[in-house]
Amino acid sequence: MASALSDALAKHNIVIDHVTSMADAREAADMRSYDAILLDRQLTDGEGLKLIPELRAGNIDSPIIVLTAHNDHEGRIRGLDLGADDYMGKPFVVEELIARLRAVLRRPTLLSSDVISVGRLAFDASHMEPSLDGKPLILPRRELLVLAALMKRNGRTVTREALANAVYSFDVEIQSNSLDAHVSRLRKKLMNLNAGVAIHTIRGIGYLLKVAE
Amino acid sequence: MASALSDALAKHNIVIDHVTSMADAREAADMRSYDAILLDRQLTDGEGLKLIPELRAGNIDSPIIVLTAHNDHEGRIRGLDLGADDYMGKPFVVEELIARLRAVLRRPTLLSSDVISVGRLAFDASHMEPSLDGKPLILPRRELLVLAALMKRNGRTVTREALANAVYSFDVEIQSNSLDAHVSRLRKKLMNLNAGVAIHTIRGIGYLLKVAE
DNA sequence: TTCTCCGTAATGTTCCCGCAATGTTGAAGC
DNA sequence: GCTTCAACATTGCGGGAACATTACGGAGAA
Repeated sequence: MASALSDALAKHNIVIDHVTSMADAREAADMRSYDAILLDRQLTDGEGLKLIPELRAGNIDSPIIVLTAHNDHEGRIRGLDLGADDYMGKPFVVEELIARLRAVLRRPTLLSSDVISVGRLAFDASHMEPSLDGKPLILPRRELLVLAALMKRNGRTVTREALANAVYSFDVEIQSNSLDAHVSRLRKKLMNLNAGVAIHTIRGIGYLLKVAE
Repeated sequence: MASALSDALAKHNIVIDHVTSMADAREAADMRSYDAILLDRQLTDGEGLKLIPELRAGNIDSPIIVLTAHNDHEGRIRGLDLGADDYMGKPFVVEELIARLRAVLRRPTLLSSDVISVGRLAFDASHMEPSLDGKPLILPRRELLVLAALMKRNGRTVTREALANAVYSFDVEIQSNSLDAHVSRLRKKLMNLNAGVAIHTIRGIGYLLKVAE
């Protein structure tokens, strides 16, 4: 079975390491990093499913597809809950296995998130969430918006007008120096927190966020 | 079929938005962010598979599980290659669907293990089961969903809107502060249980779960 | 029935934010 | 240098919006 499968996969330019025992599987998984693992339930030295938690515990998070003759629901559920990514009962069509392999490999390894870092400060733009040394930083809304605008243009100056647009929606009309007030309060907090960044003033133009010297 | 499925999933504390046409599906997927998408091939206005490339092109990368009566291999392969993550032929056992859902959801939530821990609280994300000091914690459905959303983003803020999406399907219309009420009740319980965690509110933004200092 | 849960609404509380008063800085001109 | 003025900084305050809390009644499940 395995050699027939190897041939079929080889035709699709997939490179395989084939082992027959749990011991060998463990060792191989430890030594190398695989794009995916095909796991048969019947191994020479035991039940293949038992391998899954072991591998996961060992920080091996390659996708695992379980191949089995026992195509019963309980087994499938058990396998999936143990940490398998997919399950195929024999007999199966090789083309489908390949399709499932592709599906499993396609999954994004990491969630892309746009995080901006300045000094010890970080800012997750998609969640509007600042953090200092990894710990979340809780800020009032307006100050948060100020910080967001400054960090998005890290190191470059932000026009006073641009800042106002970022902080206030178009309809609200501001007729005081409340923007300055927010900048001031934010500045004070960054000082007290010793955040390692400072808000500089460009007279007549706007503001600018820089790592403290 | 769909309503039976909804009921079954609801029993597992999974919140569902159910639509019947491709147009509605497109809109829903655009408007909200889903943990997973169950896609039937027979929709009122066309072939469900066609939706997959559209969604993927629209930067929607929620895992997609295709449900279908045509349990033929060609269809499965096509679906998987179009960008689906899994494929189930009808008739199917609901438990297996849930297991596959769990398998598919396991990836993005956390890399190493399925249980999230904050303070003395733990949460098994794939089974929606919270526990305190190892002992299971029984919570009403809505409070459970609130806690789940907060713990999945452990330490980071959860938008008010995101929280509402996690707790309510979009067909239920909420016109009161019931969400606040649930947060309040959950907070009280966590207090009384001395769980070592606290729900902070970020005015104008949302909430955040943190270990009590 | 009885019990739990949930949405609603009334009521209480917090704290953000715009405002304004006052202080500080810095560039320009002599 | 000194003066002057405008731009900016800082801080307290009051109103009000956002949030918290709790009781109540209906609905559904045991």
